[in-house]
Amino acid sequence: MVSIKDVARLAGTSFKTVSRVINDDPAVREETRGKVLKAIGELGYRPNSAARTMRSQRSGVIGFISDRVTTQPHAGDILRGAQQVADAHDKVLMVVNIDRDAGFCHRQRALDMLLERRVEGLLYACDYHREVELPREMGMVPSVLANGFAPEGEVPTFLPDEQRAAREITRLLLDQGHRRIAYLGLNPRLAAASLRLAGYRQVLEEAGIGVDEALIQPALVGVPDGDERSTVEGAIDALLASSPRPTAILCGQDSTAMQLYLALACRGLCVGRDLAVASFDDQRPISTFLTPGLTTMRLPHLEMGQQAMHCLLAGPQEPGIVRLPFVRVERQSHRVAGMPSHPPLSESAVTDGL
Amino acid sequence: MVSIKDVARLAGTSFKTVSRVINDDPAVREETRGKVLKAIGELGYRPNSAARTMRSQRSGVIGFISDRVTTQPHAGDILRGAQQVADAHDKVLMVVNIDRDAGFCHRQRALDMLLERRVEGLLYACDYHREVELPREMGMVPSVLANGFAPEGEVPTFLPDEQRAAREITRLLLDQGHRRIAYLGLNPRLAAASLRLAGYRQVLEEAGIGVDEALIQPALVGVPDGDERSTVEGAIDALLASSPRPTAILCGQDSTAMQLYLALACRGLCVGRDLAVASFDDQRPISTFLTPGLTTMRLPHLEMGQQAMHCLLAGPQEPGIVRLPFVRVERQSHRVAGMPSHPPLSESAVTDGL
DNA sequence: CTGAAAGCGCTTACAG
DNA sequence: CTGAAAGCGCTTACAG
Repeated sequence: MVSIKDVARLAGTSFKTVSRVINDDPAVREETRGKVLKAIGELGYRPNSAARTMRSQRSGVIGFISDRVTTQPHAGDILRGAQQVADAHDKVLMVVNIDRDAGFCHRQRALDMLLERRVEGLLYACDYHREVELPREMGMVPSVLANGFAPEGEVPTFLPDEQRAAREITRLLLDQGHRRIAYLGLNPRLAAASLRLAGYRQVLEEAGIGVDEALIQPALVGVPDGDERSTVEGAIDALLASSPRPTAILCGQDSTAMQLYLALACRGLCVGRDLAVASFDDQRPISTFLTPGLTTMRLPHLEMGQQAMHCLLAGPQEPGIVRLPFVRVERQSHRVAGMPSHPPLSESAVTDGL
Repeated sequence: MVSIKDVARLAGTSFKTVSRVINDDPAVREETRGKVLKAIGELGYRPNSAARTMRSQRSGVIGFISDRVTTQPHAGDILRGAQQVADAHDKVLMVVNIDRDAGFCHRQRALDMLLERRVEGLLYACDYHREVELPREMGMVPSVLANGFAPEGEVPTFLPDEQRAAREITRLLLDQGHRRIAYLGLNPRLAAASLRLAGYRQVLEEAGIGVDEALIQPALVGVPDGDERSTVEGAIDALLASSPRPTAILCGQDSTAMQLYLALACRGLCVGRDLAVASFDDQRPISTFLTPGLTTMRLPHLEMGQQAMHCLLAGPQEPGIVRLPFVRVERQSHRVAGMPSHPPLSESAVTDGL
């Protein structure tokens, strides 16, 4: 490989001057700089980052510990967000995947590797909102946590604001004139389950409508990493049998909404004509390809990645939880012909083509 | 940070002996090794990879250029596969995301970064099967391409075997006794579109059934990165109107199958009772959550990542295209009560719980 | 089995 | 504005 000395020889300067040029040191005469840049171009010189790291004692590397974020659809956006911010700060990301099935050994090796690379910080990201046990090594460098929470809670933590999202989407259905709003929920094992349900209850109580327990059904779907099949059929029949029949059904996640659309169609009912539907996550292509398009609360994956990385690069931070808002994506499913309609309550709405 | 010299001082050896221990050099007495390991443990010493890289001239890093693989659901499995193999070879991956919207500048910076880190190889991975223009820099280090193809075709390339998958799934429907098999295809702009269609045609021709052009409809769905809505309604009506009515419909992708299930339900038709359906991709949770479960050909994402990385680490390779088989995932949707059933043709079948 | 010397390619700290 | 020296933490190549 060509080194700084080769460049110096060709440019007719000392190698120290070359170092100044590649570090944008202003204390170099324009003419000298030109000669050096020309030599760099001719030789195809690239600085050796290992040498820089060793001498400067700064690696410029942030470790991204992916607890399967590249497996769960859309959770990869956490990585994208983190990368955008790291990029803007001239840091690079070293990504390691921690697969649960790979066992502890794999995780240990990954962490050793990151620490041997002298990462300047660690971002731990989960595939879905859940509790995680952080590796001890995370105490050795500045660390943050995205889309998960640790029992000890000792690092800055960025989570989706489940309860607020549930309040917002329930509010939206109320604003559409619905008063009988059912909730076809999540598997109770999920951290999001109780939070979303709580938000739903809260808004109905506040609105003075109150909660009809007959309108709440958990969908016994698997956790995101499972392959369990859901049978929402029973839950849907129970909801439809309640009297008066609900005019809107809020689903705990988009895949449940998909099952609901299908189950309703099999019963001769049509979303957008007979019933309104809304949901959580914005899991494409489900949410975009259903007819009518699914109105849903988009998980702030990108935002969690961005904010977590910002926090990490901003220097030492207090541990604590930051909850980030979902983005409301209004398509057509929350509208039913013949219902009185009101303007939305919040400004964070996004209206999606069609 | 603690260095090799600190360890040597504590262990009472020369620092060279410490180096031998951390490199598993057998030429160290057991007693000496024990003392060194003890000192390493007490001091929490970790080798500095920058120093090792500089001296040994080998970085141990492979660059993974992700052309949005973390954005497209399941394409992240390419990364997982690559990581598994890299791991087994004691290489680490440096992942960079190339977002199309981030422009050329971003891509250039990412490549510069990788080359400055002295990557020993580059793996370029695409989010979906398509043509890509490889950056020139890829000629400077050993490189491979996964899930995409370059016009010049100058690097080893790993692609899903679309045509073979189409043959296999069409065959499966034939074996179920179907003779009127419709094809609700992909957007013709997709590379997979013509290949899957060709496989379908080929099998029908070979079986002596011939192709009824009335049974072929393109679904005008968007390409995976778009947000275009599909209207398969017209296509489905056309298929159902053909005479005799098809008994099976093969979809170009799972999201189209989802739309099909729904459209059929709206018309009073039930998959598994009135019609068989099969598809491509195995895009969870669509394929697992539909009722009945969707029989589909799973894209070999994991396998592309594994094989591409294997190829990269195996040393210099001839450029050329390797097509990897999909995995047939049999759920329930290809079965219709009352059809004569035959055993599957191929061994690569996977049967998914329920 | 163990060690002293040289050097990988840079940046730091100091001089001029 | 430019340069000569020292050293980051290891491994390599050689000696004993």
